[in-house]
Amino acid sequence: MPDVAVKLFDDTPRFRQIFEALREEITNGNLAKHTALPSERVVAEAYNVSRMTARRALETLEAEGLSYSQGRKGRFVSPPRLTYDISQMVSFAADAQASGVDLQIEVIKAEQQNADAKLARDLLVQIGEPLHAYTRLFKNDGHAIFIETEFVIAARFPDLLSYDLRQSTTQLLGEHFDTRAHTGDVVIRMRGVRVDEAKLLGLSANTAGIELEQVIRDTAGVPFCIGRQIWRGELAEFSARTMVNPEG
Amino acid sequence: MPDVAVKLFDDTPRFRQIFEALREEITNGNLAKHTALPSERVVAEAYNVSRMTARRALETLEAEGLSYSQGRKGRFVSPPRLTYDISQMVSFAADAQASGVDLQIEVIKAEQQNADAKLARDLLVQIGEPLHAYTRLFKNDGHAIFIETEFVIAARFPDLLSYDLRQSTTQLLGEHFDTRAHTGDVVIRMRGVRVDEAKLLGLSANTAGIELEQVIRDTAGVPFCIGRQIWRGELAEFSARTMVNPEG
DNA sequence: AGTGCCAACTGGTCTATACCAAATGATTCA
DNA sequence: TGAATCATTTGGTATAGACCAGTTGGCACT
Repeated sequence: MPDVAVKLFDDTPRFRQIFEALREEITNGNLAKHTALPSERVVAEAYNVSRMTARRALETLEAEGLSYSQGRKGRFVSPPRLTYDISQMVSFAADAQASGVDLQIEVIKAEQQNADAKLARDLLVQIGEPLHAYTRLFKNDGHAIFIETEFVIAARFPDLLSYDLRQSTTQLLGEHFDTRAHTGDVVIRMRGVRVDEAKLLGLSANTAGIELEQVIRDTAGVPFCIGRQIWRGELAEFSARTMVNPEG
Repeated sequence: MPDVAVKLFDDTPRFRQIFEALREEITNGNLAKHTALPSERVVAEAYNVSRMTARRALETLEAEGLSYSQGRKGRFVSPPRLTYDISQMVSFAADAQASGVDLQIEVIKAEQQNADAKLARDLLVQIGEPLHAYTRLFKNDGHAIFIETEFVIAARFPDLLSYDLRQSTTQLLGEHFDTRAHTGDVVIRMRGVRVDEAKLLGLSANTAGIELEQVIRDTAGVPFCIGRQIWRGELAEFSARTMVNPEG
C-alpha cells in the first residue's frame, strides 16, 4: 500500500505533490515549450486521484506560469518570459523586432470613439472629442501575449486608421505625422482578465493578468496617445531604469 | 421554477452569476473594506448551489482583487490599491509615510549570508562575499501587503543589523553610512507565491502575486543594495515616469 | 473574574460522478 | 480527391457527499 505510506510521511496536499512532479518535468527541460501536457483524465489515472484533484494540479502549474491552457485543445508548456523595458519610450513592437523576437500583430478592431471622462482628462481634451481607437492582439511564435488598445486624438492624426496598423504605431506617428514620443507615464497592476480578453489571449476566465496603462507625450509635453495593454502575466516581465529626481 | 427560467435565458456559468452579484455588493460600497463576506456554506444555501460552486464564486472575487482570504477565519473585502512610484528612488516606506499611509514594518529575519552567483553579479562582488540579508513584512492598516528581502554588502555597512530595521532603510543608509540611492534597475513580474510567502501575506497558496526586484546604486554608480519584494497583486499598482533616452 | 474545554463554525482537500460543448481524427460517402 | 459524418477526447461546469484542522464564542467549572 504505497499510497498510505506516502500519506503517513508527507502531509502536503496530493494535488501539490502532483504539481511538483509535473513542475520537475518542465523545469528539467524534459518537455520543450509548447509541448502538450497530459490531460486531466490521464493525470488522474496516472497518479490514482480523482479528476478534480488532477485538474487542481494542472491549474497550479498554470498559476505558476509554467503552462497555459488552450481551452478544449489541452494544456501546453509555456515559453520563457519576454522582457519589456518600460523606461525607454520605444514601443514594445519596435523593441521586440529589433531584438529578433518573432512578433505578429493582429488588428482586432479599429474605430472612431468619443473621449469619455477619463480619456479626456489624460489627453487634455474635451469630453466627446473624437478619438481613433484601435485594439490589436500581439503574438509571439503564434501565441497571444497581450492585447493593446490605443487612443489617439483624431484631429491630430486624421487618416491614421488608413495605414497598416500591424506595425509599431510609435514609428507610424513619427514617420507620417512628425510626432515623436518623448515622455510618458506608466501604471502597472495585476488584475483579473475580462471574459473577452481571456478569449483573445487563449486563457480561461478568472485568471489574473498584468495591465499596463501608458500616457505618451510629445517633445512639447503634450499627451497624444493613451495605451492600455493587458498581458498574460506569466509570459512577461517589465524592467525599468530609475533615477533620483535631480530637483528633489 | 425560477432556477430553470434563469438557465434558459442566461447561459453564463452559475458561479459567475453569483460572483457578479457579490461583486455588485462590494463595488456599490454596500460592504466596507475589511468587512466579512458570507461563508462558502452560506453562499451555497443562499443561491441554492453546491458548496464547491459557491466556493468558486468567492475565489473569483479573490482573483479579481475584490476580496482576500484569511484562511479559516473567512473572507473579507479588500481595501483600495496602494500606488508605488518606482521611478523615484525613495523607498516605499518613506513615500508611504510621507503621504499619510498607515504603515507597519515587521522584521521577519535578519542574518548574514554569503553572496550566491546571482547576488554577486548584481552587486559586483565575489561569490561568497558576506552580505546582510533581512526580510521584512510590510502591513497597511494591520494587513500584509508585501514582503521584502534586502541584501547589502556587509563590509560597507558593518553594524547595519544593529539598527532598528522597522523603518525606511534608504533613510538609514543615508543617515548613518552617507550612502544615497541615485540610480536603480527594477524588474516587475507576476508569479505564483511560495508557500511560506503565502502564509506571511495571509493568502492561500497557488495565488499569484507581483514580484519586484531592485538593484540600487549610489552616486558613483556602484550597486550597494538588492531588494526583492513580493506583493499581494490585488493591493498595489506601480507607476513610473519614462523618457526617451537623450543619447539614443 | 478568570480559565479551560467543547461545540459550532470556517476554509482546505478530496472522491466519484455527471453532462456539455468544443476540438480532433478516423471513417465513410460523394 | 474532397466533403460530410461520427465517435473520441478534451477542458468546463456542477452536484453531493466526506474528513481534516484552525478559529471562535459560549458555557461550565474553578
